[in-house]
Amino acid sequence: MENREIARVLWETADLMEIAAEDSFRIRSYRNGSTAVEGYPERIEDILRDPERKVTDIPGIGKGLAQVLHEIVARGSCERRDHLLEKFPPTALEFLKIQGLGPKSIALILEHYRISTMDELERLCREEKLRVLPRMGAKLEEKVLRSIAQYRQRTGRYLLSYAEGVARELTEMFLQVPGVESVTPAGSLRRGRETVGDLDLLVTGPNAAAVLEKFVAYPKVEEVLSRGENKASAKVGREGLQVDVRALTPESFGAAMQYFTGSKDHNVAVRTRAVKMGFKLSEYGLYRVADESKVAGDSEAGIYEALGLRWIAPELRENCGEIEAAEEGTLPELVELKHIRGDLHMHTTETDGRATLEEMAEAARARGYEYMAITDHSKALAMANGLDEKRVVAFAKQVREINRNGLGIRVFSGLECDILKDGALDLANDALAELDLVIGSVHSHMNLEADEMTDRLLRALECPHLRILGHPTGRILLHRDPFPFDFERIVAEAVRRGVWLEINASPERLDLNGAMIRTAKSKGARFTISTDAHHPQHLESMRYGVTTARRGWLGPADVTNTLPADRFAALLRNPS
DNA sequence: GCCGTTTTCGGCCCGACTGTTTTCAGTCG
Repeated sequence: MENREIARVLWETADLMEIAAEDSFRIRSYRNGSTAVEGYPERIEDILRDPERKVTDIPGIGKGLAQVLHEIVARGSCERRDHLLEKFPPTALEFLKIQGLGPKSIALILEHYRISTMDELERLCREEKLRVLPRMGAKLEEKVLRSIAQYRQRTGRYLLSYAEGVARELTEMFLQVPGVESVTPAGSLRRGRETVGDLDLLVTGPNAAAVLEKFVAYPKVEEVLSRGENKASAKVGREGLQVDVRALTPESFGAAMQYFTGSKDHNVAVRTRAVKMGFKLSEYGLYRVADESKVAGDSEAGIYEALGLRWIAPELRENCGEIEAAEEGTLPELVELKHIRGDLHMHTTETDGRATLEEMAEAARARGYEYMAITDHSKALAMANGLDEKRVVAFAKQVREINRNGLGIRVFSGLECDILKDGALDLANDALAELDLVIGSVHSHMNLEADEMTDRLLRALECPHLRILGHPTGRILLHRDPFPFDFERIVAEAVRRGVWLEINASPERLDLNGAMIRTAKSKGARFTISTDAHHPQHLESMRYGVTTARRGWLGPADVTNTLPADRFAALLRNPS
């Protein structure tokens, strides 16, 4: 059992405990335990099996949770969770994802109505039956209905990072089968879309078909949907991600990669082009119509080339001008992970991070970065113990000292400063002036009307110390929609004031998205790609940010944190 | 349920908003 699965069971148990109104501190321990497990560098299962090791050495895991962990690893659940699931339907956990409903309301609803599906919850709202319960009214019914609609839109999709994890696991397993040469994910995962509907894995090698057997027998396969000679489909894991595995011959590998990578719109445009040129393109290859001879098929580049096109990076394949650019030879040079020289958004134990400045610095140095910025929260985020003016000034001083002694990486003192409801920044200018870099972020009042939000952001941009607009739309993938505002106006103002737009690489955010990045670039915007890490492991997320930047057609020159440390520092001092 | 002790019990994070109230519980971050 993987750490992230164990962590999920713990987290769910905490959710259920909350609905059951159990002791809030015990609930917190379960949540702490969950994050500790998820972020732990070694497999918890291995530690549990090793008589020499103790899980209680992990901070946040004590005697009680150690017992729970044993249970979860042994049978996928624990007594407390089983017991709660007898009291509440599993959908109660789904209801928690509906905005406006918290544990108390859900418990109350379940107490009065026997409902177990989202449809039934929806009906209760439509029939105006929530408003008869204490502290519930028409507004709440409306809010819940809106949120259910959003919820429906996102179900059936999975975070890029989740799909990538499943793909990695299956790939490792398939590669152990003798006679398998390569396993490659195609589809929206390869295009780097922020969420993935299903996973396509393409397998080649003389014995590629043998993986199908291994696949359908995989313990995590919940349901086999189809199983043929060259293709098998199944729902994998409790989340039910559909995975299609295809065994291919080497002659058609390129054509299949091209076909299954998509997008649909891109493929339609490419095939139309092929037809006009007297070809036929399918997942088996590119054929001349006249004599049915095969022109290309073993490599993607060969297919594009035969069609008079440069090879197109998968991230661009959305039929948004990439085919024309490939024809004219004007495809952009895209930014790559290796270009990134620093991470400019991370938190420490000073606020809600899980590691110290020194530990984050060590992790950043180990990744080969030249520099980094520590950007803890400001005081408006009281729950995170955000920094006030006094702590900010002390922190800036501390960083200057650290850089004198040297940690093997240059540290910039920063702050993720809350943009308050009226657009003012949370801390006074003279404190912000002490810092090397200030990110301004919206963390509250996200339900303002577009006009009001635009004014709020415009006012924030007036602050002379603001350097970066953090996670500009506030979206949380599969959970919260972007807040509305006049994006182009904000971009224009950011450009005018030399404020960079953040591409937040956290897989739950990926904010800005590709399309907005491209719009902003066309207006002259500059960008940073940063992870918003709350743990050393989160620095790994940089690749998702880079992928998202590529989907926005960015090159290394568009991204300020590709600059060498000295030039970046100079730019901070004089950003225009 | 964890942790750290003034070591076996007491503390653990909190401010603001919202909607439904008529003084505040529940949600959110």
